Amino acid sequence: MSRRPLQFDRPLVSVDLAIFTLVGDALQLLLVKRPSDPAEPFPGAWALPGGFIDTARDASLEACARRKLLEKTGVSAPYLEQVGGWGDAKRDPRGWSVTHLYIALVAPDALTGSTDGPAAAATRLAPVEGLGVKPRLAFDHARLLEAALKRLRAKVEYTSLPAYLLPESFTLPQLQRSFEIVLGRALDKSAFRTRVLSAELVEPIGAQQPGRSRPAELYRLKQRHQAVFFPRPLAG
Amino acid sequence: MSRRPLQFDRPLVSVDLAIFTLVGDALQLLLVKRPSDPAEPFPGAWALPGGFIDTARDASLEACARRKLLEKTGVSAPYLEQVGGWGDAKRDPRGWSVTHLYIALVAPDALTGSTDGPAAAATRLAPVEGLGVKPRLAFDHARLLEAALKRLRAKVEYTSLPAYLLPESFTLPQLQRSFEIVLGRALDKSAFRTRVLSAELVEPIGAQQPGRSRPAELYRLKQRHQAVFFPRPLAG
DNA sequence: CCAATAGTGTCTGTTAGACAATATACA
DNA sequence: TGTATATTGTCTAACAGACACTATTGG
Repeated sequence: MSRRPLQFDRPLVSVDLAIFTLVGDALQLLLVKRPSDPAEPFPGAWALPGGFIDTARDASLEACARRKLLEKTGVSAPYLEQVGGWGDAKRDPRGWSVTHLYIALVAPDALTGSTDGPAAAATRLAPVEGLGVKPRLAFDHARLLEAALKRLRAKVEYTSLPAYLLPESFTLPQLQRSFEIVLGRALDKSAFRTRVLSAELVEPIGAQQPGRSRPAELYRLKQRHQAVFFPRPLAG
Repeated sequence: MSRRPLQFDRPLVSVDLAIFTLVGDALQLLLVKRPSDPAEPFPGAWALPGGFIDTARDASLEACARRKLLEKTGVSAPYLEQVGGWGDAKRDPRGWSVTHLYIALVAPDALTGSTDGPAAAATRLAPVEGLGVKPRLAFDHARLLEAALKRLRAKVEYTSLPAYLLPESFTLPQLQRSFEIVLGRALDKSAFRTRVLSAELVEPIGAQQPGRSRPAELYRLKQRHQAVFFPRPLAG
């Protein structure tokens, strides 16, 4: 009955990241290739970036997530949110394990780290299709990704999250497109603009983006570090 | 660089529960007293019920939460939701630890286990006041409770969660009262009824609850095991 | 009848959605 | 001028909130 806590077997503890960005009019997920060493689980398979907590280096779960994000992308302060913890006896062949899933939203122009860095060869972007990606993922990462996408899509209905997928300055049509890509459905132009502008989510920077037609006003987020919650969700 | 994962120090892993119910027109939180053994951290202090994962007995984090819920309350299938994971080097004096916080909503008439059971002396209900409770809580449980309350109050704006704080059959005024208690503010009678009835959240059981005035219709939840999401939140 | 609470009806304000109309660039 | 896209305006529907009104019990 009164086994002492410290005598319990300790599970493995890790952090995994679902890092999203927007490239080529599609939502993209950053994947890393697992080492090909056959002694490792899922050798050579694609997986969410992540890894075990290093109790000597990581002050907290979130610090661990930020460290891994920086290692993989070179990005230090994008949108980062914990989705939750998943733990059971079977998800890692090495034993009872718990992982903590974080969503990170980064601008495509900030992703230089993953393409230029030394680990570039072991990294790729995969377009999101439905509730997953094409390549089969290691461990239970397909399940984690599904949870991340559900959380992301749910919050897009009533927050400004897709703004974090864009560069620092952007046009309202670009912002609308980012919402539409995440949601997977078209939005009404007029309603979208009213919603965004009346929420005071953005402010004009006084410049325009030229194109092959009428140029669009450029805006930036008023508060780069806090998501905006809209008074009403988008639709039923 | 290539330390093998299994060589990392493993954090302690636990589950904690914020078990809420409704007694005396107030939202109540179930607390347990920590053992008085001075070798234990926070001896004799009040804390959220919970404890370490038992990798031999618990198939998963949620199974662990359900087991602890059953042990403390005798309730087996109420509303249970994970809020998230908290882990850092300092939150437990015994070392780097991660806990996983679950919210449980139970009906007051189902809480026989905690008052009659053998562990009754080490258990109490404390009314929620603001974002916490009166007694000082052990560990970082005040912070966890605050997160649980924020999550609960946020979801009450657009879901049917407070219905799980009531017995199986209830009147609409009782349901409205449960929403008001969780939210901490009054709601309009007419708007509330329209909202609940048009969401097809409840169905009449064909009986009435007599009182000292006009009797109220009794209802029950249509789906006891799935929360309803309303098309719009309550207010800005 | 009166008190108390349950339940309904009416009106207003807000905002999303549909869609038409106008504005401004470049070729 | 023509085409493409940005931006604005008008109308409607849905629903929350305020609040007045009616209904039904017990005393």
